[in-house]
Amino acid sequence: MNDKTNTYSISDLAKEFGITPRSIRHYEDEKLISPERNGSQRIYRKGDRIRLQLILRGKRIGFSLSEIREIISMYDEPSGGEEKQTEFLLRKIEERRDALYQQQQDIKTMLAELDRLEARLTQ
Amino acid sequence: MNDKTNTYSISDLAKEFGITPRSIRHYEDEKLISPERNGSQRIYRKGDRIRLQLILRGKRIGFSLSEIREIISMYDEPSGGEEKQTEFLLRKIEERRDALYQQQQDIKTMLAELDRLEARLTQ
DNA sequence: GTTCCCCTTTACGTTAACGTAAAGGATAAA
DNA sequence: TTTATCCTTTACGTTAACGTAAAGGGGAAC
Repeated sequence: MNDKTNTYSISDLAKEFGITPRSIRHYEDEKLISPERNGSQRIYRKGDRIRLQLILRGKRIGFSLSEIREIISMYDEPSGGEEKQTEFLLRKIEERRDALYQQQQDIKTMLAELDRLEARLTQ
Repeated sequence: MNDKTNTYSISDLAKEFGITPRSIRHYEDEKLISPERNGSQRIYRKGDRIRLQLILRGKRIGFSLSEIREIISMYDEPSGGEEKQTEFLLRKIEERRDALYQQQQDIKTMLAELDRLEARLTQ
């Protein structure tokens, strides 16, 4: 990270998050992130970094890139958008929440099973 | 489900879980499940059904089929197996647990963000 | 001035997880 | 006995998420 400008190169972020520059470029191809440019070089700011974090968190949870794009696009909506649009987003949020609740349940179940497995293995 | 024999056909299970027979056959190709046969027909019993549930739960959490196979194989290990093998499994269990804890964190964070998003949208 | 290192784009390759079509066997209903 | 409805296997197709290689630009170090 460049301390003067508070910016990052693509490999700065790649190293920090343990991924490849190729992945980051791929996220850009998929419209998940759009850094500034200095000529042809990509320049990432704090906001881009946070966005990348959000992408990777979504991935860990198991969301696809297009699902993540959907979530990100909700962030980008203006606060008091169109009525229809707002309703649409609220429904999307509900959907996401339901999926996440289901996942929480699944994880709890799986953790309990791991406990039983471990107990069996250690007598 | 056949009430006499307490067995299921492949499409019975497919319908119940909202997937296709093809998927179930694929899980069999990948050694995740291995039903009995009556001639060439697959016959699924309670145990197979539970196994399928486990597979689908793993999928919802975001595990790959080979990760799920790894988990399933832990179930199949005898209780008092070899020393080395047991240690290996215990480490695997720890890994899984860590990943699941991370996911729990990620989900909490994401849920909180959804709350803030919703609040913003509804003023 | 050339070597090095990082960046770029273009483009074809790869893997996972199935989808889909083709061709045929078995059983039950009409 | 034909028609329908399941089942089977084989095999090629598809999509997502990158990997990887090729070819080249730009600046710093020697």
